Amino acid sequence: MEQAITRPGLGAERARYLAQRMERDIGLGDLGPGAWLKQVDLEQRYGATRMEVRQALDRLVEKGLVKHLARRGYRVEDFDPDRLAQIMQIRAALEVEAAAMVIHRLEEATLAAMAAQAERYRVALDEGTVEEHEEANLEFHRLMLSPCPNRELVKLLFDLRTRVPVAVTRRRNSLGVLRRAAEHHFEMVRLIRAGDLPALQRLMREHNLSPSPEA
Amino acid sequence: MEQAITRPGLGAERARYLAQRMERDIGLGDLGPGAWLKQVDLEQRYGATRMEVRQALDRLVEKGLVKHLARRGYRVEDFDPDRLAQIMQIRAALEVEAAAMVIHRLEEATLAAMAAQAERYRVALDEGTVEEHEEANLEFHRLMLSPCPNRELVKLLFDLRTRVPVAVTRRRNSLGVLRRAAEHHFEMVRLIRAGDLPALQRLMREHNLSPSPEA
DNA sequence: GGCTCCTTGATTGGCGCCAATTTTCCTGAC
DNA sequence: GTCAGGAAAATTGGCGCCAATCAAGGAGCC
Repeated sequence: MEQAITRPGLGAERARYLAQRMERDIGLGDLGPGAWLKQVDLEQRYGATRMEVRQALDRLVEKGLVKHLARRGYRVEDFDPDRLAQIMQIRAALEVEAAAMVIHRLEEATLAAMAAQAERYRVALDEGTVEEHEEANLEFHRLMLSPCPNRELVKLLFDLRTRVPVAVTRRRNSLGVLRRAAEHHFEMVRLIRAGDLPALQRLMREHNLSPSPEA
Repeated sequence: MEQAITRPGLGAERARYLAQRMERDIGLGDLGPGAWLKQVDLEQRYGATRMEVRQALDRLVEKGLVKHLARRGYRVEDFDPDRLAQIMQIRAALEVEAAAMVIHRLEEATLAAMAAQAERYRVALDEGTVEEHEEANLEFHRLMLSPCPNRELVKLLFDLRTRVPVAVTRRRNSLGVLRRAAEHHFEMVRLIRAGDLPALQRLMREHNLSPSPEA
């Protein structure tokens, strides 16, 4: 089994954390679409109690990652391309909104850190694991949104992110498309430095809506 | 106690439904900010089991309507104006996005129904109860979004709606502001008929961001 | 009178057991 | 060989009980 949960706290908090780990495992393809999530298996795999597993599953159902069939169990939903495209459209709209709020709030130190993550992302495309690659991407966007005063928006954006499994993205996009997404990151930094909001917003939209729903 | 839940189905579904009812009661002010939500009380009030109550509370915590204090209980969050403003900004951005998708998909019959609800809303402002008033508003927007192909976006918009208690809105806004919001509804119908997307989008944004976060 | 400590009562939170239901597998007939 | 029927195992889902903890109230002390 994976590393057991050793976090302190109440069951509810631990269930939240467990749900995050399951999201990640589903996203990375460890738990593929159609897979049955048997409660006993999950207990063992994550070292959690029955109740925590149930709460986590319930949360995943809420997010649409998992489907619940009465007295049959929980099954990983297959990833409907239409639905994923819809989520990407939402993300695009919100990233455009966020862009206007951060473009004049980002400091040079943060921009430099963003550029570093952009580089890490680009390199990881060829050499790194999917996890590292994804983490660089996540960190880039976390940095970019860090000065956004609308924390609800930021929270929602990261929540939406977990609803689009990376495995799917990766499967559907050629390496070339991913490379282009990598270049977008550098372009974002450049446009923020230039203070060109309209161009940045166009780029954010394209970055999300282009064949690559990633990043 | 209120009408007990008589719905069929598993506990999980019933808990979802219970959470909706509690959202509504919180939104309408029946359960004000700071109120302690004792599990036994809720059991009796809604005729639900302990487990259903717990699941529902957990969901409300997730939505930020309720705060959980370890071994103390659940308490209705006070409505931070900043946070509400942030949610309204998200709604505004998404409504603008949705406007582009529905403006050429709305049929005359639906527009007529929208106008009827707009009228009902305006009348209810003076004569109706808060519930009726709110229902007309909800129905207007439901009709407007009905031809939107991005169902995820629609679902999210209605979800965001429940996070802004009507009671707060009503308290913070003068009747004049609400009347202006009512006129917005008629203006929306007019702009959709005219096919004027830019103006519609400006209006949607204003409708959400103006002193009245309502509607 | 006011402060502290302790007992009492109330509430939350979790664990374990068991009923209901589904799936699997075995048996037997055609 | 295949299909139907039925027993057995596995799985979910819910309910009740109880420990842990917290708030309230009262007794005793300063």
